[in-house]
Amino acid sequence: MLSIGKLSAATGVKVPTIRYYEDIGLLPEAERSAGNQRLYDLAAQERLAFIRHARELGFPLDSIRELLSLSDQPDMSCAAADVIATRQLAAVNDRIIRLQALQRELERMLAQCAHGTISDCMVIEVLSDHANCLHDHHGDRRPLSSQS
Amino acid sequence: MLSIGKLSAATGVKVPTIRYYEDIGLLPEAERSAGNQRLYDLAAQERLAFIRHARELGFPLDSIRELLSLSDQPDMSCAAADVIATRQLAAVNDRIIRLQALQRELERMLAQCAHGTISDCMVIEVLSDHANCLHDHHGDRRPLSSQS
DNA sequence: ATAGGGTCTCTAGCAACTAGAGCTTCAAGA
DNA sequence: TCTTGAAGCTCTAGTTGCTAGAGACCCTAT
Ligand SMILES: [Zn+2]
Ligand SMILES: [Zn+2]
Ligand SMILES: [Zn+2]
Ligand SMILES: [Zn+2]
Repeated sequence: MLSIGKLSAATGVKVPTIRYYEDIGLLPEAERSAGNQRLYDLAAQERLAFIRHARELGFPLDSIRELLSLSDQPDMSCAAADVIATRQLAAVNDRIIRLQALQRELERMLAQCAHGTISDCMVIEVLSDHANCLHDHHGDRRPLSSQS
Repeated sequence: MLSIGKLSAATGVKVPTIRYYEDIGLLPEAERSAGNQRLYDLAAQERLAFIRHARELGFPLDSIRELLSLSDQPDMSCAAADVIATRQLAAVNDRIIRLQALQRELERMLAQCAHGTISDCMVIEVLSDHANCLHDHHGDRRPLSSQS
């Protein structure tokens, strides 16, 4: 039986995140010690590892919820699981296409900058008017979500 | 002078979003009519178009804030603007690299599925254990942010 | 004059956490 | 055995970039 800290170290999932997953019902309520601290067995550890890995592959928590409940039913057809993964792959592909359009636009913008003053900077210029763009990146209003 | 609805139609930015931008200080407080309704002039429209376009190119609002204040100082060197755009490009590139790793992993996972039962589905199998993966996609825990 | 739209403010919700306050429990050293 | 400091507990609020709703007000047209 692991404490939440050990489980965190074992799986690479932060302690508050584990509690959050319990809150939203992704993990079952943990057993408690005499002093009310959470205790985890191997099954819980495996479940959390599954969640972590699926998150790394970009699955949203709702999909993970479905995948977990499927994995509890070993005799069912895996068609439903494949649908979820296919949907995820489509989302990834879609995102890549859009990002590549942005990438090209940003590169072009930067290549054209003459490093003078703001008043003739192509970066500012392009941003002011989409007519300066080659691609139709309309509808791309999703977060890039920052760093690593 | 445009009402907020006309401005919305003219720029493609939704009405509540315009109010939100004003709230967070990205747009200056709008003039008001006798009946307390917002009125916008051409300058406001251009500023909003700038914001919209930068958002389409994935710039976070904080970067847009910086870019806007730069664009108000036409005589300054554009170096700062270029830094922001370069940073943005780096973020896009980084994101693409990560997504391509996920893409390959998802494709491999799906290709290996024999379409039998859950108990021998490679989708579930791979998710259970990163050892089944070829790539190091650790640290990829960003949202994919869904549809378009 | 009244009906319908558009607009106003304010609050709450989305995803998926993260950070903090203020408290209790546990494990190890003296 | 006592003590101290780390780790755990609950609860709340903040993050990003919006979106949706409630309930009231304004504005134009018939
Ligand atoms: Zn420049
Ligand atoms: Zn453009
Ligand atoms: Zn399968
Ligand atoms: Zn993996």
